[in-house]
This record gives sequence, C-alpha cells and structure tokens, in this order.
Amino acid sequence: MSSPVRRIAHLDMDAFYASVELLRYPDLRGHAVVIGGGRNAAPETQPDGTRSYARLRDYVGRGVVTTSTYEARALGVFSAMGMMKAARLAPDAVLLPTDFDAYRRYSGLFKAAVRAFTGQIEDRGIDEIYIDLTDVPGDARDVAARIKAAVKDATGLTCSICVAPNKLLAKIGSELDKPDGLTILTPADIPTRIWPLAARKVNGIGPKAAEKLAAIGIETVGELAEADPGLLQAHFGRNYASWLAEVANGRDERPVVVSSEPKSMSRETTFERDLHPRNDRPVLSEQFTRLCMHVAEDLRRKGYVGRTVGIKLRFDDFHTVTRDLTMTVHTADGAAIRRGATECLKRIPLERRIRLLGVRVSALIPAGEQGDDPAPVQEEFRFDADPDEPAPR
DNA sequence: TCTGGGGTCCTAGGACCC
DNA sequence: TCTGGGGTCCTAGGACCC
Repeated sequence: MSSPVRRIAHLDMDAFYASVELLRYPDLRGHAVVIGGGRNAAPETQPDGTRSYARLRDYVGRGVVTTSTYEARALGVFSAMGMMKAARLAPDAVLLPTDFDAYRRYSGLFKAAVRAFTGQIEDRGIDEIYIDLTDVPGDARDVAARIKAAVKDATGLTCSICVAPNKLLAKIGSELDKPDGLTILTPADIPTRIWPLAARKVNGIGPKAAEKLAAIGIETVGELAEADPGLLQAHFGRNYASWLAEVANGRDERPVVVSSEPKSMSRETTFERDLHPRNDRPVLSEQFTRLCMHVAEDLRRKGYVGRTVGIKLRFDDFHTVTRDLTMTVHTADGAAIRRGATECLKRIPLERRIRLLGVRVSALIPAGEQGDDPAPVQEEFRFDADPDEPAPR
C-alpha cells in the first residue's frame, strides 16, 4: 500500500508583525524596530505629518519582545526576550505596541490569497500555514513562486515558502532561505541540507530536549539520525525516542489538517507588580472576575460552551500551579465560570505574592450541541429492578 | 534585566467501572 | 487468598509552539 508522494508547503510570513507596522510607518524602514511590551502607547503623528516614536531605552515594565525587524535582530534582539534586556542591547531601537487587530486583518488577506490556489490549508497561527499542494498542478517551484507573488500582491508583504514531501521538512525548509525565501526539498536533500542543522531546528525539539540531546553528545539532526535507538529510549522514553529517530530521517506522515475545533479558551494577566494575596485582595478579586467574564465573552462570541474550568497562578518565584474542576453541565456564563474558578482557587495555598493569574475553560463543545440534562434527573423507582444491575441511563 | 499571552499535546497517577 | 485486567475520566504538571 503505497500512497503517492505528497507535496506539502510551509508558508511563513517574514517578521510578520514588524512588517505590517512598516507598511504603516514606512519611515521606519531600515531601522531597528521592536514590537511588544504590552501597555505602551502608539506613536503620535504631529499636524505637520512628522511622527515621534518611543525608544526602547524609555521602556519600563515586564513585557517581552513579540517581534523585531531584521535590523533589530542584528543587534541581538529576538522574540520572547525581556524588554529590559532588549533595551540594553538596542536602546535607540523604536518601540511599537502590538496591534493584533491589524495583524489579524493582514493574516486574513494572505490566507485568502493562498486559498485561491487550494482549500487544503492548515492554519498554524496568525503568520504561518501548511498547504497541501499534492493536487495542485504545475512545477513545485513555479507554484510556490506564484503563491508568493499572490501574497505580496494581496498584502505588500513577503513570505518564505518551502515545498517538501512532508510538513516536517517543509517547516524546516521555510527557514533556510529567509526572508523572501523559496526552497524545494526532496529526500535526496536530507543528508546535505537537514543533517547539518542543529537538532533544535526540528519543530518539536525544544530547549529542554535539545539540552538533553547535547548532554549525550548529539548536537545536529545528522548525529540524531546516527544515534543508538537504545540510548535515545533510555533518555527520552519509548514514544519520544522513536519520534526522534523518525524525524531525524526526515520521515513524517502527518496530514494537513484543514479544520479543527478549539479545545480550550483562556485569559491570563501578569500584574505590573506582584500582588499580595491578602493585602491586595480587592485588586485580585476584581482581576479574577474580569478574567472570568472575558473568557465567557470569548466563548459566546465564538459559539462554544465548556465543562472544565481551570485557573493558573504564577508566584513571585515564577513557580506556576494549576487547578481545574469539571462541572456537570457545559457553560459560557461568566458567573458560573467564576464559581468554578473560585472552587479551584480554594485548593491553592497562597503563601507568596502572585505574579500572574489566569482562567481557562476546556472540554469545549459548540453551543447548541449540549447534551447536558436540563435538570437533575430523579432516579425512577422500579419495583422490577434487579439491584445488581446498573440503573438504565 | 527576571522571563507575555494564547494555545496543543503528552504523561502519569488515582478513581471508578465492568 | 497476597490481591486480574482493561478502559475511561479527572487532575496536575510540563514541554513545546506561535
């Protein structure tokens, strides 16, 4: 049983948020620009058309870098870096707040442009997708070039695309020629183009796994491919070890998943200062309610109800704990969510200041598909019931 | 200079049931 | 008498990704 060779593309927008901002503020082109930080203000345009931008050096707070332009990256400023550290590396960089509404608009534009080629698209977030091009006629490089042109046309933005036999290779490949890249990978390219790469480049090998690999002398994908299966199993467990061996050889059969239902929705917030569980109780309580109402609003807006409510606390020492509670009925009601969340909160000892508070609802189903009993059903007395048989459901 | 927010998936133990 | 063996649900934590 052999399936035809697939043709899977991964498309990744180049420095997406930053590039969208440069469309708005073309005068920043060529400058080190950093997006992130959270509560900072947007630049003001003067009556004469000039704009004054905030500089990274003036930032105070707990935010992290969301994206940076390639000029800022050259100064060592990357995504997920603390803003205060970024400010030390690039004090003169321009700082812009994140504008998710704008990014979502451009995300919709580029995805619509790709959809003109095929509906076989898997969403991987705001700035990247997988595309199954197996049934799209034409030479791979040609199709990819046409998709890039269509994206550029629809958004004014560049992207990087790799076409490969599977998602694993396509994902790795789209990074190889960034920005504005177009990469084609075949199985024959694995030894030359994949094996020299750091193991960390594989989607699914994160910082922890990379560190553990390094500890047993494995730095590259090629070294991983040569590794003794027994050694891998001893360090990573059977499932992860066999997955590592597969990906190191470029094997991946995962399909492009065109649609999926959300599993959970959550809201969380990091406070500007760590809050004391007793002294700051009013603020905490107010924020707690706000988060519950926010999640409820998200659920209703998207048309879901959930049955499991969970909370997350991060303390001043960064230790994070979660609690959750499964209810008897599904809900999207803020007050019901808050009641569940409060039960969860009672199970956490509060002995340190609180840095982060989060509320999550999971076990989601589309609203309207509730099979929940409208009211508790009374057990019916049956004089003929066999006491050893379970009651009928 | 302490490290965001929104997700998914996996593991593992215990409860509970047949 | 040393006490099976699955399957599923619930809960907590952690790795990872964008």
